[in-house]
Amino acid sequence: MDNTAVSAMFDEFADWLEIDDENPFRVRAYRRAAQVVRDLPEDVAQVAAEGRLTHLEGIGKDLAGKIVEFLQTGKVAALEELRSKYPPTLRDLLQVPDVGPKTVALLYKRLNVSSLDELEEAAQAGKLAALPRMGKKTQENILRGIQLLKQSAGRVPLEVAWHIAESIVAELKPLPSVEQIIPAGSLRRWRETIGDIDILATTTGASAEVMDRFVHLPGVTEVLAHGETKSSVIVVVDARRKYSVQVDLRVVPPGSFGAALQYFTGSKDHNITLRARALKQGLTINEYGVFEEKTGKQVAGATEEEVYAALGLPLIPPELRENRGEVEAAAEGRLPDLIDLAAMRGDLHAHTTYSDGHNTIAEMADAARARGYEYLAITDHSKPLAWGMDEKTLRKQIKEIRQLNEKYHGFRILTGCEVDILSDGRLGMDAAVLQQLDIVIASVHSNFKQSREEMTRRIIRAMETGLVDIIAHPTGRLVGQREGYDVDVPALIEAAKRCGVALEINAHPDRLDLNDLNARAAKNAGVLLTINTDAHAPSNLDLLRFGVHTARRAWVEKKDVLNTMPLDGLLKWRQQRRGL
DNA sequence: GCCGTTTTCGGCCCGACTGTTTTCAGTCG
Repeated sequence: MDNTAVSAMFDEFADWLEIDDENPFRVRAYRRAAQVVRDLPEDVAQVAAEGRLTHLEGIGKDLAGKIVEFLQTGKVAALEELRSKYPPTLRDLLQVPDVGPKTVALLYKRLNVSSLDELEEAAQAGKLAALPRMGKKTQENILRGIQLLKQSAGRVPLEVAWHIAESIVAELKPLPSVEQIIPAGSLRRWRETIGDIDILATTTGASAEVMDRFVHLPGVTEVLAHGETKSSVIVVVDARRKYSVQVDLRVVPPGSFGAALQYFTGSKDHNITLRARALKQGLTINEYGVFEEKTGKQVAGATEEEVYAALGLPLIPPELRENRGEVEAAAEGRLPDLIDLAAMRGDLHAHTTYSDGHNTIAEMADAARARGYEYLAITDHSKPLAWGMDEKTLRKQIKEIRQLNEKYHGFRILTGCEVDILSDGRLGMDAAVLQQLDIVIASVHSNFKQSREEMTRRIIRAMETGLVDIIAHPTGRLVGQREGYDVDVPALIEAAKRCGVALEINAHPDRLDLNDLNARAAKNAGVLLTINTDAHAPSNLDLLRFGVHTARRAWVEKKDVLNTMPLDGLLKWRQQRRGL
């Protein structure tokens, strides 16, 4: 809990230092500290209490002191001093693509721009183009960036929303009056961003206790409503960015729990289709139950299964409830047997200190074993990325992995590489060394502004080398932050099918790439998928669930996913794929 | 600001790309 807050404090510190034109290496020290604390597998307060802070990588005497100060007082004097130099909203400008700290400082000094709205105004008035080293194109890019931000404004990323919802449920569940409590809404459907969080509960007797507790939870900054059956609050969290989100808690009678859960899970369009179906059968549905239209007699309501069954349907998994054909499929008995987390046998995309990961191969492998995996592919970056490996380093890594594997039973580290796809579609690593690997992932990390044709050709060429098993994060998008590069996804899917290449659903909640719709198209085309975390630290392996639920939104079944295969099946697939 | 040591300060992943400029600053990964 404290880890997130401390990490956010350091990130904010780093932002202000950068805007203040501080020594970049000092800034990096703060960023690194933020990262280290964020990925810490134990409570930072515990580490502080035991005087072990300076044992952490990148935490020295000074930063340890700031952590202690923050834990004890909730503030850091040096940060307060920096904050006082600028308007608080100035920092928001950093969220705009192509706007970095130098530009923020320039905008503030020269135009007195200190908020997103003022930036948009200044850009529309053509004032940016007049600044040094700025021009019309930059001005247009900034305007587009602001539009993108506004589209995602008011919505929080899935991971942040789950974090909030789970901590609220954990606080309320132990109360003696609480019977059942579960998040509903788009969160339960695992949409990639969440507007507001709906939590549903049943109580034994009065609901006052749970409602009281709810409106006084830590993080609640505003109480919008405080009633017996419904309360609404605003919760503010500061992760890497600051988010505020509305959380509604509803209490319903046990006999209506299923109907309410169904109703508040949505989607709205799914519910409309369902209600239309009910009417044809002489039934009506609302949040209290399913009723006979003529007599008003309740025929279902306590469980969701009951509600769907009353309409002659099997339970439709929440992830499918987007009115994308799921009601018809359910009626015809052809709902997919969706993949789940338990079906996953390993992770095929992970980084170590050989490139930009934070941990050793052994540490990552141990984390994978602790999660019951059969295998973990180590896929560090290749040159020409600054932190990428060259052939010599990769050979060294292969050797280290082979040595490590000697001591494992029932688990294997797979050798691999996330090889960079160069602008022309060639790969950033020699074929000879790639052919030695268990798994070759290829992906784009540069020159994002190529034309659609160039980018599409670039990635297809990489597939056509025959050296690539998986295309990682195929569209390059970052949820709510960056549109993907312009690429013809259907053409990629066609090429993946032709070349026998698997496409990744990158499970990182910032990526979720392929997204649900693209992944469904890939599945329908018969392309094999793989769900990977792209982990840069052991704790990142737990992000897999976000990928699995995205796959479920894409109607994906176990058989569609490469890393549900046991190790020998996986290796056999790879051999066949490479024509060996 | 941290780290490692050649113990007291110098180095810290750095290259590609864009949009500006006419040689390069800023951003990104």
